[in-house]
Amino acid sequence: MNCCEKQDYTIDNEQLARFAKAMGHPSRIAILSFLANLDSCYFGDINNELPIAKATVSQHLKELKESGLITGTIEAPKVKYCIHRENWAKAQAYFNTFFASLKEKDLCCD
Amino acid sequence: MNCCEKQDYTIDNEQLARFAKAMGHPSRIAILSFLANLDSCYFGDINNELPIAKATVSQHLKELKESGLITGTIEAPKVKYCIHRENWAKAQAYFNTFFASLKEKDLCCD
DNA sequence: AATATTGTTCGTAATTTTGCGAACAACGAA
DNA sequence: TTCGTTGTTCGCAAAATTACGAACAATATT
Repeated sequence: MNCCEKQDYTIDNEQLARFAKAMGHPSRIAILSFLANLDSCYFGDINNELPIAKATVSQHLKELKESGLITGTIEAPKVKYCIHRENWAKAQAYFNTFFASLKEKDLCCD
Repeated sequence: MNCCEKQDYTIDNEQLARFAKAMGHPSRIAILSFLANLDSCYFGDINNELPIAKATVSQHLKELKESGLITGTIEAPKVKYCIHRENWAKAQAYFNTFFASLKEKDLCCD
């Protein structure tokens, strides 16, 4: 599926939970913000931005990669991390659809 | 702040991470979907919907309450759970703002 | 008052997450 | 080839998460 095809954004609850879980830590939100703002994309700069050990940063990056929200590429001797734009859009649509599904009127709770 | 006032949705990364963390489990997504769709709002019905022990359901509901996404009210002998609409909207705005913050052009990654 | 219904809390176990330093690997530069 | 730079992986420890059954509490009903 290329970026121009119409996409089916039927929510997959498991996938939504995986995206959410990946975002469920302040350091990982900070990393994603950093990358989304294009401040830089190299490990070293990400590492400098965070008050934690580089082994831990590397671990968080690995989790974000596995969630699909970012990619990692070797550009020797550095490693370049980028937002995975297609999955980013997918996550955005998932969350948006999820939140928008709240019904207006509620006999039970209103 | 009532529901009609303009709200400041400056993203608080810690809060965004807390919302995300609360959503980071399939059972909790299922619970939120169930409540958002207003299928019912009582513990018993939520419990019936999920293939896990009631003690575990109760625990997940507690976490969702602590995240602010839902409320819990005793309606003896039942307990009624509802989406916390104000915080729900806040979470929706946080996620949306977060995803929308991705810059279009990227000298580093494109 | 005794009993049934509805959920929460407790105690426990297994697994996962988070974090760190040290060791290691890969590559470029001298 | 040797050295320095850049990140990853390993091994470990501490803490948090997930899950369950049993016990408990609160209220309604009989």
